[in-house]
Amino acid sequence: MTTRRTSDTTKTAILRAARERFAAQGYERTTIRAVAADAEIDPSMVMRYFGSKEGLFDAALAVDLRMPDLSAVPAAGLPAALVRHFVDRWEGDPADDALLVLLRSAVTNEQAAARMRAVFATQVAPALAAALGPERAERVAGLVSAQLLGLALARYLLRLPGVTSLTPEELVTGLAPALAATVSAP
Amino acid sequence: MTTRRTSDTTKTAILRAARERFAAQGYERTTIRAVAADAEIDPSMVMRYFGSKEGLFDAALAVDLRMPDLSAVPAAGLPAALVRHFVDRWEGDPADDALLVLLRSAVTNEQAAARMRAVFATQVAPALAAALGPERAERVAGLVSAQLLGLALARYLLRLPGVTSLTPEELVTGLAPALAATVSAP
DNA sequence: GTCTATAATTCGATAGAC
DNA sequence: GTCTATCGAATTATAGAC
Repeated sequence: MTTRRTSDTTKTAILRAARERFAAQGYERTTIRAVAADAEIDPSMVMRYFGSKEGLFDAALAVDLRMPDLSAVPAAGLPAALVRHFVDRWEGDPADDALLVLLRSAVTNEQAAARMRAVFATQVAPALAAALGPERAERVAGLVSAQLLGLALARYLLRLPGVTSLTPEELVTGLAPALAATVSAP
Repeated sequence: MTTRRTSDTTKTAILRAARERFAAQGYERTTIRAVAADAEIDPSMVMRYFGSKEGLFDAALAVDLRMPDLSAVPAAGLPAALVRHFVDRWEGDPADDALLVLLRSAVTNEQAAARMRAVFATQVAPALAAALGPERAERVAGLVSAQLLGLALARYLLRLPGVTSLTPEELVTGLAPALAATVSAP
């Protein structure tokens, strides 16, 4: 073991710095030079490990929503549990920029938008199906997702005063009835 | 009157082309050269009329939501009227890219995010206040805005299948109860 | 594994002729 | 009002030394 960093350490450091930059500045304004400077390595190392700026971006888009097992939640508590999970997920670990990277990029970048659709198809939809049954989940998954995305957009990206001024608990009590109305719609 | 275009015609053509480019590609990928080519003028004309790329962008961000007079709508019909208006606004005139420019840019650009907050403060909030009274409007404006933004995000930007598959009428009937639950929350 | 040097583009902005 | 010509800066990506 030398003092020289291992391949894995360097790669992780690059990815961490890249997420931070992509989250704060978006794809275009993020430069490989800046990422390398943050990670305290040479710009050419980024190319070596990720092939191209696009390859680095693709790696930074990997997101795990860590959806809980909603089949254990009583139907009446599902809306509140959903809102609570997403608020926790967004505000839990400030150093985890993956969510921010994905949402921010998905709006201007088709590559990222496709990833976002995949995340909802493979993580959100199955979790809802476990709680609501497949046919009802399929019917409401879109509108439920839209509402959760709207919350994230308004609070964490646009910072609308009427949304940032609420506490996490107020978000849950304010938005759970709306989700409930969507879930139990005819 | 010569065949030479008037100042106003040229300026309008530039702005129209700029909106199209900004909507489709975002701020950084849009080049003054491309906008000028679309408008069939010389790139230097863009600088002449708008000073800089940022000046052009600022002009392209001007948006009128054309909010209807909601004081005439009975309280029970407010949620449906809101959803219907926004869906109409988004799907009404496909050549009007202003909404798309604003929303898409606001996610990665602080200048645009500030404009978005201003639009909600000066157009959405007053319309809600006319229908709900000032104190209730102030309490729910944030979450109502978040839900309407979530719809636009999921359907027109991310194109989540579960949302794009719905007809405008299904959007109204599916989302109005959710808005109603938020408006009448304790 | 890490770095230097540089190639090859591309863009915003300016100066100035007509 | 419109266009030509160009400057200066910044970027991704590559080639190759150590």
